[in-house]
Amino acid sequence: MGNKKVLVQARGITRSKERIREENELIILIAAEKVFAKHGLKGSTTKQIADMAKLPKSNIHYYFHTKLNLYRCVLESILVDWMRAADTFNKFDEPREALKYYVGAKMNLSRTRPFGSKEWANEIISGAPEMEEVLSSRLKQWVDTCVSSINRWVELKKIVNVGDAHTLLYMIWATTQHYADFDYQVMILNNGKKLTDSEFEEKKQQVIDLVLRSVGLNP
Amino acid sequence: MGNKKVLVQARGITRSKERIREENELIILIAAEKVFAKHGLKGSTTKQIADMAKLPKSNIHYYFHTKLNLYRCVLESILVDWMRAADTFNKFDEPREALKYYVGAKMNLSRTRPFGSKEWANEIISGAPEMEEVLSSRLKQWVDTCVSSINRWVELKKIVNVGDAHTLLYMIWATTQHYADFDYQVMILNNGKKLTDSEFEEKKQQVIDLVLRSVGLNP
DNA sequence: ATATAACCTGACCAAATGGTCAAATATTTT
DNA sequence: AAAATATTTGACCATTTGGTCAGGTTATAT
Repeated sequence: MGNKKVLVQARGITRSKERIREENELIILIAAEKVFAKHGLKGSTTKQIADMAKLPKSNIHYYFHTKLNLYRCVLESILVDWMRAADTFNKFDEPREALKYYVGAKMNLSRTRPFGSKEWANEIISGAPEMEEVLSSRLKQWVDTCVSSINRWVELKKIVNVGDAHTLLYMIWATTQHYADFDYQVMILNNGKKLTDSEFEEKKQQVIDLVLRSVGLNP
Repeated sequence: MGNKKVLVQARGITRSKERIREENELIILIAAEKVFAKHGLKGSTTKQIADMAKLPKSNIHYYFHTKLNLYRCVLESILVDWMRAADTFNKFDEPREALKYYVGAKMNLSRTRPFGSKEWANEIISGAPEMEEVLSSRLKQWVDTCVSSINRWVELKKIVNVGDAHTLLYMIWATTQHYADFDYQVMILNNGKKLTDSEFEEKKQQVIDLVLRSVGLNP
């Protein structure tokens, strides 16, 4: 027991191998997300990422081997968050609730993880060379169920006929992600000041209201 | 007069210096717009642009000197189109007409000049390093007048109170530009097929209707 | 304690990059 | 026709790039 305590104390000073890997991988992923968000895959350099992570360049290669692999890992980690937000859409039967919580969740993601949204935007803009599979399988599938829900709401006269349900989904995606991807433009048009938390909460509610009214629901 | 005719015929075979410059600058601008749209400023290479334009790399530098200067020229040429579309917003007193034609004009731009929209998106996502001036002067000014119009409509009870008028503008921008910037994703979710002209016209009308309803107007 | 395995990193490399330049060609002016 | 001006482009260059690797350090298993 005495020995164990000494060991535990030692762990406080020297990090275990497992923790070292965990911590460094996270540091690198966070740094990479910022750099890739700003310059895309081709425009980002491993040196930039290394500097951002405050690690030598070789260290980045040690943990992630290639730039492309690191890029994919970051995209994958973003997808996890996005899918969680996507789940909220199908948790409610009533369109008012579903739309309200989904739009809210997407707005929150834009606020908490803007770099992820930007990297994703970059990837799609450049033709989704790395995410094509994910888009045409996982995303397609999720979208299909959403479209079904929306069409059912239309049939039940719960919302107005929006024509193609995709159009509504795209509006929600585009509008919510705008606050991440174009945050710099939003800032400039907010007199050069970043949106405060309460300003953002106001915007979130306004976006929810716009979306609800757009399908004929009274907020 | 006989001499002149000979000259004119000669021009048919050999191009005048003026035309040569005009034509080559245009060829390069079009090629650059595509490449920059896909990879951003840093991620694009002058060789890629040269290959796309089917000209030697030195020729690109002969006409535009540096990559950065070429990038700025493309952005500037996009801005001309955008400002023209923006004008439609203030041409109508009635919100129904103003919104309908503005949204329509923006949708058309997304269809006819998707690369321009993408390059602009890239520029904003990466922090607008080259377009900061334009944003905080020309764009800010235009937005301010739009916001006034919208607020007046609210006061006159012509549309519902949307809170901050910027929120509505952002929704319009984001939704319409989505069809340019994210066209690849739209294609994948359209069963891998590009939207046909008539499909696009349907989407355009649906977007217009969504926007009108979002401010309480019956399409 | 010592062997083994994982972590770390400066030095290095081939390829790609933005850009220059001189020499060749084509057009315009005189 | 010849001088002046503009266009064209292959060869070239310094710098940056993604990536490797040997040899060192640190933690862990025996």
